[in-house]
Amino acid sequence: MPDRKPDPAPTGPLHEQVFRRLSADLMAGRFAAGQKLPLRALAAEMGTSLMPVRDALQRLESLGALVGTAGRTMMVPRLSPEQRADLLRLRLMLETGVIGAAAERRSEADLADLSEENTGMRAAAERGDTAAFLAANLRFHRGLAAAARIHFLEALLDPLWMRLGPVVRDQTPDRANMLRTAEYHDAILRGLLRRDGAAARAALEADVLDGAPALTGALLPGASPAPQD
Amino acid sequence: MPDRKPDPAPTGPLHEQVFRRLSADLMAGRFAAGQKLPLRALAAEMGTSLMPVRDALQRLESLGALVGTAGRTMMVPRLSPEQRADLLRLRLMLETGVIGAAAERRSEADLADLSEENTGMRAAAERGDTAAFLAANLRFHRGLAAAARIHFLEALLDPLWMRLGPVVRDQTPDRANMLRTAEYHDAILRGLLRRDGAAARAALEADVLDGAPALTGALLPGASPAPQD
DNA sequence: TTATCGAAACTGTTATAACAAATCCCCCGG
DNA sequence: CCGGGGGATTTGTTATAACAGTTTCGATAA
Repeated sequence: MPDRKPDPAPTGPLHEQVFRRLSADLMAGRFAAGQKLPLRALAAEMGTSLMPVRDALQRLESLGALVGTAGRTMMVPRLSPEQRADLLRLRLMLETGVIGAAAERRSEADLADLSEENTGMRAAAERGDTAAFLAANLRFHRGLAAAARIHFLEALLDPLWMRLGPVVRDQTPDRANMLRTAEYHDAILRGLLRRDGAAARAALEADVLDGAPALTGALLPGASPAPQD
Repeated sequence: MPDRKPDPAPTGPLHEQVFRRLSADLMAGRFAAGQKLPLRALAAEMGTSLMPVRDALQRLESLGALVGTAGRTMMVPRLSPEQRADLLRLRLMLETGVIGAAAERRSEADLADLSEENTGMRAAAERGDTAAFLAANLRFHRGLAAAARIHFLEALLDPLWMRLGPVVRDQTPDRANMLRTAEYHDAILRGLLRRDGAAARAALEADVLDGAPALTGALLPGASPAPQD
């Protein structure tokens, strides 16, 4: 496997390095809901002073990825079933809303990257590696959004993923689920290849809604949030 | 006019007070695109040290409402026509995506508030007060989103408004535009009243798209971003 | 007059330290 | 054995000061 990203190369101010690291941890589900993140502990762990981690935590709070407790200590939020359902609904809305643009604008490189990502995901699924599966799934969907080439889209979706991470964490999809996800992704890719936005959208919707019950506790009333009443 | 919000009551940490103030200034279009916001100037203006304003500016940056210049000074971003179009597209997508929920869940109080807001907006339009018009328009649309009762929705829309503020600022709608907006809003309200999501959505789309050319420079290809191809 | 070099003023960044508030835990009384 | 009270500890917040980078402006030379 070629080195696509050798290493993000810890560049820029410390608070941004901390921010990137914590963001990635959040999205990857390395933090549990309800977990508290004390300033001094993190600072010590990273070998910096309080200020950079304080900056990073505050930014994450304003993104909604963390919440402040009564004592102002940052905590990764516990989401109610309704909140989890709304989270998924918004993600579905955004992703289905832009996949038409992705179908039009996707480059060959986009297709190749997404395809490779999905074969990796399927491999993880077959080997039962849920952690790798979830990480690959995240990358696939973020790549999908990137292919749409819409400014500010990542800025909307990433915070949703950060909130989703802890939710996905304590949920173990079985092999059948994971393989089904890979199938959906294949269907999405076929749609993108043929520049058939509608087909890709249908597959995407099926993909998101398939995993929804497990995440929300079988909530999510209407399938599509608002295509036409 | 009854005192709905006597005063947000400067509560909480300083950095949050600063954040709220700057956010409001951004959304209201009190800052111009390209304007730089030096730490020490703002700190002196508000009578605090650097740290609280630094925190606030950093949070705004991570929301995308500000961008850091080469010298790390924060600046309100200059948006390209494409960026402005995408901004509007995303706003339209989100607002139309949730207005169905608003039509279902809106309370009587929601209707009353929105209606009052719109009469105020129309009054501002007739008297040619564009600042008041824009402020009322903002409150109307934010109220619309609030009526949908979808968690995290404000967290997605507010950053868009913050980026839109400076764009709207240096654009002076004529009286006809403003009055037309009030008409669209009336149509939206009629839709909400009858719990007719489709009608409300159509009026909302017309509302947003009507103002789009002036904001983007006549961009915005397809009307609805992705209902059905 | 214009271009260039250099210094001074300004920028955000980070660490340290003092502070206030909330929390935790142990001890005492029931 | 259980419930409260109170002090010690831990929490985030903010200011100050030292730092490094950039920008800017003036003087000098072509």
